[in-house]
Amino acid sequence: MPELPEVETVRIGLADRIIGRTISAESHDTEKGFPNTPIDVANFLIGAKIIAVRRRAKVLMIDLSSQYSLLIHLKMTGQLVFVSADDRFGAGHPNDSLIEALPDSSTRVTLTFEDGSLLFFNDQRKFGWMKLIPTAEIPDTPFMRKVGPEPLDPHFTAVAFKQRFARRPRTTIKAALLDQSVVAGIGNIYADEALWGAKVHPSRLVGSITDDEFTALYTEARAVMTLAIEKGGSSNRNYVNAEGKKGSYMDFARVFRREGQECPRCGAIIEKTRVAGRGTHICPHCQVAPE
DNA sequence: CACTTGACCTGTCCGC
DNA sequence: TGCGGACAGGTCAAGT
Repeated sequence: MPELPEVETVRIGLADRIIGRTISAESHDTEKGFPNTPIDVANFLIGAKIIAVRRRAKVLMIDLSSQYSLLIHLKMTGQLVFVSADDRFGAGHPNDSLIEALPDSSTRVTLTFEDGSLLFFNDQRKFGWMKLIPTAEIPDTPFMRKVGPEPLDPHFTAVAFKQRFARRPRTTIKAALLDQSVVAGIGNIYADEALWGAKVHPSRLVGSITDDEFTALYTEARAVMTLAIEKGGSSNRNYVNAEGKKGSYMDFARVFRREGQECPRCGAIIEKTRVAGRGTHICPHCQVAPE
């Protein structure tokens, strides 16, 4: 999925476009149903106004005037794409191929607003979900109870970062970085990028990481995700923002999906391996493998 | 408990 | 150009 920077980019774009709009209709793919929605859509979704768009970890929260919120996880291939009334009826961006083509075979949910604008939830692999729950109950959900701190929170320190890893003492540092209960929002791209930046091999065990290395990982993880948000996220294949546009962070990636190319720091050839069950990119010279 | 693996789906790419 | 297998931004439920 989209990782923290991609979800944050979607959040920013959606906030600009849908806050203040009122939902007038909803439709969804009938085969699997409105994904995971446990309660009555008619009473708490239709007629409700959007009052805020928030993010926690990789989960988006769209708060409604009905005191309910839509919680959305994009998982690997989810998209939330807004199409304005002008886009639909010809006065907007007639050459935007993605928007022109919507809805398409991956569209699972469509929300219609009172002015005729639309919000599409597309998800090719169908791993993503959307739930409608009372806003006040969000903090009590199992996910929110267990998820780790936001890494870009200005109050989140290097010391706190290191301490979070005490819960995963005997696993690899890559697996721990991907564990959302340790620190929120890091996924496969930014784990590899941060490990390269900190010169830490992904197969190193958490217990072997020094204080200086934890400090470097903290700094690198924050820097790489901050840069990615500035660049509108990473687009390998499916990810797009709320306008249906791709992000450009991949142009700035140092190791992710750059196997066979030179390490920008030392010139060694970047390798792709498998760690924690995930494709993993390293510089074999900068990142020393454990024995 | 901590940790690893497979499953969830569909599409694409790569080697034969 | 066809076909099988591996793989893809994430998380769970199982298993050890």
